[in-house]
Amino acid sequence: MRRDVFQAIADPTRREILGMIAHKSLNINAVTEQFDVSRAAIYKHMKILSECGLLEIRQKGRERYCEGKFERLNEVSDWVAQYRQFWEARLDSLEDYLEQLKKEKYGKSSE
Amino acid sequence: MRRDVFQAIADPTRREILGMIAHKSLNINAVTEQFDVSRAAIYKHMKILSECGLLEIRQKGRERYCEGKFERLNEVSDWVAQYRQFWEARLDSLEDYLEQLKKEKYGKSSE
DNA sequence: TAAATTTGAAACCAAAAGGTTGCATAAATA
DNA sequence: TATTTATGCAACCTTTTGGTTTCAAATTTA
Repeated sequence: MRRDVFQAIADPTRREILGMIAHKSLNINAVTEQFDVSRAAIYKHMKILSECGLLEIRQKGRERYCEGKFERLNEVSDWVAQYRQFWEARLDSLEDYLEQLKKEKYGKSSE
Repeated sequence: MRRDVFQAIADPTRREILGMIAHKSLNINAVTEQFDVSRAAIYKHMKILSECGLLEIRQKGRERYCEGKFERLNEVSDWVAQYRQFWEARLDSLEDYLEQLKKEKYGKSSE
């Protein structure tokens, strides 16, 4: 079966899951609570994500805490980047965005 | 049927098609020649891409030339960007990359 | 220890995805 | 005009996807 990052993030439920665990590790039941589908369905989604390296699992007793591993998204990022020049005329605005990112990362001064 | 950019770029054949038409418009037969599958299969892929706004078609006599429209990739770009801070520690290298992009765009001086 | 909780995974199902062949139509050409 | 070329699309098929129910195993907890 095909198992790559592009396919992994194609599913909206899986993108939501990644959003949920970005800031906080959650076990499978905790993730399941946020959706209308069964635990087994969520389990399968998370298995796909973990097989793609987009999440990692830490066993803790009978629970398994899942945390996002977003490094692999650089494959997507790189792929998109090669086309950026075709649509993003204003590279300066990207620079602005980058500045903003750095501010966020290295301490927000005024908020 | 679900029809969004994430799903559109999930298929490797469609990503290849986008790569082919990025620099040069091609008609459907010309695209088909590059693959092992039938014209009908390629036609379906291109239909999906056009329904997602990732390519546009210019009729020219009996031929239809397809050109890439990459603006819609910013949806993917934005989605990935929100996680960049989780994996990209070296924002400076992104700045370098940006510089390189600008050089490419505004004229390469020495090559 | 007995019961409850958390999970993994098998078996199964319906729908979607990706492919095919075949045919119709419109445009270009011999 | 008859033929070739380029395409749209229907009908059909197989595999994959995303979901379900069910059961077993391991860990807590009463």
